[in-house]
Amino acid sequence: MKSKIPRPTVCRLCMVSRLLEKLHLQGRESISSTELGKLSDISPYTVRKDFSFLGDLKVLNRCYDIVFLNNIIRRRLQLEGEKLVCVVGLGRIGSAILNYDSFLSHGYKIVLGFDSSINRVETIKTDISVYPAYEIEERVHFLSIDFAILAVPASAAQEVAQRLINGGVKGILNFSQSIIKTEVDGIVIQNIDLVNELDFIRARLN
Amino acid sequence: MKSKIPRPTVCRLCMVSRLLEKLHLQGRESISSTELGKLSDISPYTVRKDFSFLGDLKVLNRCYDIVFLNNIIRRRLQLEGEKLVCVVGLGRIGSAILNYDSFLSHGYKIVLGFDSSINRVETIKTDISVYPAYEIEERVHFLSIDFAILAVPASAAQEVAQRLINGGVKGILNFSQSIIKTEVDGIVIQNIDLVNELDFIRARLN
DNA sequence: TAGATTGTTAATCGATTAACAATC
DNA sequence: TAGATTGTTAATCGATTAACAATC
Repeated sequence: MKSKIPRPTVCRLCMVSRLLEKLHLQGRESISSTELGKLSDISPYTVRKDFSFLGDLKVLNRCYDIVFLNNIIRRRLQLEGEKLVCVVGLGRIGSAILNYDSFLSHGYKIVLGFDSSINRVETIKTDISVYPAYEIEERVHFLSIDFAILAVPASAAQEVAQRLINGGVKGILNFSQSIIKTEVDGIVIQNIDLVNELDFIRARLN
Repeated sequence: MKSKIPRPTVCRLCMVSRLLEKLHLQGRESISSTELGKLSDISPYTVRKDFSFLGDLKVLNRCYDIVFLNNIIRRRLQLEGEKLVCVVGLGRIGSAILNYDSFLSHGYKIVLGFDSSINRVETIKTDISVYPAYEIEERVHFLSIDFAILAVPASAAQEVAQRLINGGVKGILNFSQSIIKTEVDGIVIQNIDLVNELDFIRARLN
């Protein structure tokens, strides 16, 4: 049985994986822990310590083999294969995300959109199938949707999240201005609050 | 001289401040560290420890006075007063953010938008002033813009960031798919990569 | 007063950094 | 070989948790 990876390490490995992908596209074949650290603002010690959770790593030119390393990271974090995603709340932010191109090439296929306004559902211009919000549970369940991205008003967030979870969603990326929570185990929720992000930047300037 | 607040504490205090605001709007007047902890997924020990950086706190009904506490947090983190913000990259995500309503009532006034496409600048429908990207340095400097939100293609991100910093911007919230960095002290950059956020949710499910 | 909560100090826990032998 | 880098163990550092006296 492989040891559990600490959360900060999981976070960094995700970032590093994204970075390795870009380096690969640039034609790079290998990289050292020191250079990887510089590019991602992680100390080389931490880079190597994080990699120690991955088992044996192939070495190329005395450095890490970029393709091999990225494959190992993605296998270990179970980031392989395509996941299905829906977007709830098709206001400005929601519809921008609904049409966000980069998800598809990175393992996330957006297949459904929902909005509480029938009028919005009928008039929105998009290639994705959109439905009224009262159909969330049924449709999410029917298509076995894995993740949801939430961009609804704060007042609706918690209730919508519950219905998504009822429908079988396992992870929620929440852009609504209200922290959502769940008692249920095995559900991961990530809250992103734009005002809060600016506040945090501002506070760190001190 | 007040002691420096650790970064995790700054992050939590920002979140707590947002929460206190909502509780205030709901008419609540006081709250205990235990309840606050439950609402924000922070242990009551940590809540109280965090508050110990704030100096003496007024107590109401044996609990924290919500309005007073929030004021103290915002004063201590220097979150008072309005800051000026620009948005660079007016694609779907960028223009959604350009018109995001909630910033204004929370101390952030979006006053400028930029895009590298003159055509986009001329055709976009918005009440905010928008200009071609080559005017960034001049206009950001002229209006003393404090923060920028970046939603440009990955390939342009680093260069645009540099020009924003040259123009005098102190903080950047970066939604482009490329980590941006700066050697300059006194600049805070927060990178948010949507694919990375979904990857992180997915990896935590294991 | 009795019960509850704060504010702070001490103990624990976990993550990062440093060091270095092994490897290429 | 000599130089550089990995992989891992030990040392350090910092954050969270626990405990409890002081306060209301």
